[in-house]
This record gives sequence, structure tokens and C-alpha cells, in this order.
Amino acid sequence: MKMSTKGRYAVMAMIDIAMHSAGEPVSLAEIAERQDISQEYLEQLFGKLRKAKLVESARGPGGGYRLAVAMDAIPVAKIIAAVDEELQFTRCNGDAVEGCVKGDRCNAHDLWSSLGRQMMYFLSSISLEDVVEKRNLALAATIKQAKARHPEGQPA
Amino acid sequence: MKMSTKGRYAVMAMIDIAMHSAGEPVSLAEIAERQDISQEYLEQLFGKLRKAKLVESARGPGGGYRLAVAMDAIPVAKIIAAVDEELQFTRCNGDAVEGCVKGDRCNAHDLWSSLGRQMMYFLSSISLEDVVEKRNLALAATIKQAKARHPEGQPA
DNA sequence: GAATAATTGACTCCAGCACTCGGGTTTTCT
DNA sequence: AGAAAACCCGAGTGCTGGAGTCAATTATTC
Repeated sequence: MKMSTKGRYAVMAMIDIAMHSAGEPVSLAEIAERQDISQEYLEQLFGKLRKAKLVESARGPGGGYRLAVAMDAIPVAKIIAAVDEELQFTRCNGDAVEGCVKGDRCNAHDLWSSLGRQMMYFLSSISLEDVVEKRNLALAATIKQAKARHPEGQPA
Repeated sequence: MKMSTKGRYAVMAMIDIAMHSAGEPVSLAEIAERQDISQEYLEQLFGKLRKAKLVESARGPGGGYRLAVAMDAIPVAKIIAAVDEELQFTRCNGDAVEGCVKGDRCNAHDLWSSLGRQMMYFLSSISLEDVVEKRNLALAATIKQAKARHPEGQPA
């Protein structure tokens, strides 16, 4: 269970722009330098981010990228979805019901779709601004809830 | 972003045992047949489940595996952790602070560790029994919370 | 001792990730 | 106009790790 670098890099790059852009576009060379990601790889990612209308580009000298909309209107989930083809976990994913096991839905089906929903809501509920400002990341309430359901619940 | 089949298969197999064992052990051949997983692959997984003390084995004819402890004492997180080496997302994972980017922690560090924690608490809060009985999977409360934080939050 | 089933370890296959490369084209500055 | 700074785009490549196979062994029951 892990996340691809694409999603991670994309979020890092978006944060970088959000933090360093004072109206002027930020060049990929800068981002590559600061985030330690190859510029060629970033170009790939930004192609997708642009198609997803999350950034706008400016060509020529002094050009670069800037956010297409305000930070607080960009949920992290959108960034990841833009570059990461699929962010579902199971081939028996939420909507496509058939094909789980022997043409039927597997015995853990509800668990996985519930987990997927859980993550989607988490990532949808946190905006780029939240990350930059380091807000809403503690989630004390949600965690307390989980504990209340199973008081002995301990992480690995 | 996806989960390996190992974790999925392991949970499916454990559910299978929980549902079909009436005290007697359940053989891998049965599980393989019912869950449509190759027996050889299951052997690998059960080696790890046994080492993690989640199942007990009985050899010889009529043998097989049974749960080592009660269903409600087995959180899903433990099953996955037993077979899936790492269920962290980022190389900049929760505890190891260094090495994120240029020896420092990356700008998205808190986001990833928070996401990881979120998933761990979710999977720790759900027991094998919950899954078998299909309880606690709706999580209406948690979802409502996420919505309250960002009312416009929509999944991909 | 024959059949059954777990136990173990090594081994193969291959998709997809993580890049790299080599060309473009557009824009701006001098 | 020309050069330089950037974006733009499609191929191509290496290789890790997941997914699954195979074979041989040990233990148990009848």
C-alpha cells in the first residue's frame, strides 16, 4: 500500500508555487531546484496539471506556472487525481460491482469501498491552503471518534 | 495510489476462515477454491499470518488453519501489516524525519503523515468481526465531519 | 505406509513506475 | 532580427517489486 511519486511530487510542486508565487509565474527550473525533482519529470506532471485546469502557464523568458484558482479552492484530492491515473485501491472498486471474485462481489468489498471513501473525503477536505498554512492536519476529532468505537484500537 | 493484492487477499482469507470455521480448521484448498486465489500464493501469505500469531495451523488430514484469537480482537490493520511489508505512503514517512528532500522534511510532510495516521486509525478501528457482520463500515459520522470542514468537498 | 495438508525457499515473469532524451514552439528581451 | 528562456510533447528505457509458480520436505491421521 503506497502512493506513487507522481502524486507526491505534484502536491509538492503545487505547494512550492503557492508559497513562492507573488503574482509572477514560477519556473519549473526553480521548482526542480527547490524540490529536488528533475525538470523533465516535472514537465510531464505539469502537462497534466494544466489540462486539469489547476495551473496556468506563461511562456517565454520570465514565464512559468501560477495557480489557476485560489489556494483554498484546490483540494489535495484534485491534484493527485490530475496526475495519478487511478487512486482506487481494489479492482473491486466502489462503483464497478461485478468482477470482484467469480463474477460476484468479494467478502471484503464493503470494507475497501469504505476505506476508499474515507481517504477521498480526507483528501477532498484539505485544500492546498490548509497544507501551506499547516491547518486542519491534526484531525483530532476524527481520531478521537475512531478510538471511541474501539477503545483498544492501536496502530501497527 | 493503490493497495497490494497481498493485503486484500489476506483479509479475504481471514474472513473466509471466520465464516466457515466451526471450530475445525479450514484448509487452504478450500479457501483457494472459494476465494479464487491460487493455493500456492495463499501458502506464502499464511506463513506470514502464522508468524504474526493471527492464525494457528494444524497439519495432516483434516488440518488447516483457524483463527488464533477471537474475531473481534483482530483489527484489519494487523492483517494487512502482517503480510504487507510497508503500509506507509511516502519515503518521508511519519517517523523517519530526515531524507525527505535534501536532508530536510518536505513541504507536504505533515499532510502525508496525517493521511497515514488517518488510514491506520480507520483500519485499526475495524475488527474482523465488524467486517464479517458488516458493522461499522458506513462511518456516517466521520464523513459528515469531513464535509463540515469543507462543504463543497466532492470526491473525484 | 499411503494419503493429506502444512511448511519452506527459490525462482520466473512482467506491468508500470520513474525517469531520460530529443526534439519542437512560443514569448520576451536587447 | 536573433538569441535566450521557458513551456510543450511524444518516445524510449531501465528496473524494481508485485504476483504468482514450482518443487521438495515435514508432520499428521487413518
